[in-house]
Amino acid sequence: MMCIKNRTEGHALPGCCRSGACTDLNSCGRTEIKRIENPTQRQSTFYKRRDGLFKKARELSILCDADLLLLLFSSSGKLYHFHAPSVPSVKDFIERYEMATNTKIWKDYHLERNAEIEKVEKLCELMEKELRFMKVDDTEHYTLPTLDMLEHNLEAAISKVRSEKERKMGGEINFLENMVRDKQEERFGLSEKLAQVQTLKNMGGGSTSFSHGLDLKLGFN
Amino acid sequence: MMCIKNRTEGHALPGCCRSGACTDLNSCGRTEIKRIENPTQRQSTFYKRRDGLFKKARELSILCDADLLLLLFSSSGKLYHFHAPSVPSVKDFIERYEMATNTKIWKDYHLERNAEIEKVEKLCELMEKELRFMKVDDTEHYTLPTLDMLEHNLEAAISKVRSEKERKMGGEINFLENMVRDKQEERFGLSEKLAQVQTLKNMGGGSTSFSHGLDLKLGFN
DNA sequence: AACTATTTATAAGA
DNA sequence: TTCTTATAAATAGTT
Repeated sequence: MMCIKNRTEGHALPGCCRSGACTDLNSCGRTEIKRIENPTQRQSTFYKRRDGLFKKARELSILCDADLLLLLFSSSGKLYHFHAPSVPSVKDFIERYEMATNTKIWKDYHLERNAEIEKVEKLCELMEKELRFMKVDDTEHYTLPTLDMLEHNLEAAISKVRSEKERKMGGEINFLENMVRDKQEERFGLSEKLAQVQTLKNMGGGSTSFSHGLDLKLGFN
Repeated sequence: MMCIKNRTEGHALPGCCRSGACTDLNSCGRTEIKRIENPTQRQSTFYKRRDGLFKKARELSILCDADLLLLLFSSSGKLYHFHAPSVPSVKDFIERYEMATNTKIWKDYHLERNAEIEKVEKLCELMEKELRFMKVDDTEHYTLPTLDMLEHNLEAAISKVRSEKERKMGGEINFLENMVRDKQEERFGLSEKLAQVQTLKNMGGGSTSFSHGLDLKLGFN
């Protein structure tokens, strides 16, 4: 019942803030306009003022025949909205807003997208044509000089492919040759080792089963 | 100073409308909420209530840490708008609204466009790859089987081109042959006519200058 | 949610 | 328009 606690303390002479002498909202006994830190109080105030605001909005739109849209997110992220009875939908309203401001918020974006699509489609078309050309499309009607050019291009391509094939095959042959050489070297090295082992064994007079097992394992001979 | 004229006449007992017994806004000394017909008064009320509404909106957004957008068209079509200090722009706000409502007002459209672009780009890419393949790109690394296929395709294309060339050249030869035959026929016909004329002349005993002129004009012989 | 003291908004008049 | 002021309306603090 005592309504002073959450209002700024101070003089409360009626009319003091209407004289123009008092522009500081933090004095004059008014509610200070800054974020309410207490969550409970904030929530309570939110509901009350939200209702008040929506009511005011509705009254304004009816009294003055104005179209109005009010979108509101609470601090917890919940959405509330209001639009004048004359407004058919939020979407239409926003589009009217766009039209009025000429800001082209989404229109611009759409134009950009369209331009992009057109560009890509053009490129596509060009490539398609080139591809048809390369593939010697039956439905396409070529002139003799065009056919000559086509033939020339294809011949160039074929010779490229053939040389690439040769290069590749040559590479593979090399690779195989190298492999063979490596194996031979490996074998040579192992034979030498074997010889050494044999020599050592002969000197010590042990069994020959070891060297035999090695040969089998490596698959030589 | 007397403030009763534009307010609904009636009892004005303080607290009467708060008791819940009085729900009719058209009584209780309140301003009746219906369109103000007097344009001057409507305009005046519009300014006052607009300012009041914007003030309330601002206060709500600050006190309760709420994001808020207010768009307003006067009856004459003039636009006014307000958004909370925390709202970066009308566009961002609307996008947030869209997100929150899941109404997909523009998003849907954007998604459609994106899908369209993606589709075209994919097609483009495919064709580009095929084209690169057909052109035997040096930067591309083909495997031997691929090269074989390429070679095969190119050979097929080349044979197509060659047969088309032959068809075209054959056609031209035919055309020329036909032309020659036509000319010969034409000449044959004219020769016959000439013979007839000669015969007639010989029978009538006239001059030969006519037939001679004809021969020269047609360029025969 | 409801109450009420108080502040704030505003209709009419200037 | 803008200012003033009487009065209506909104709402902060409380229950």
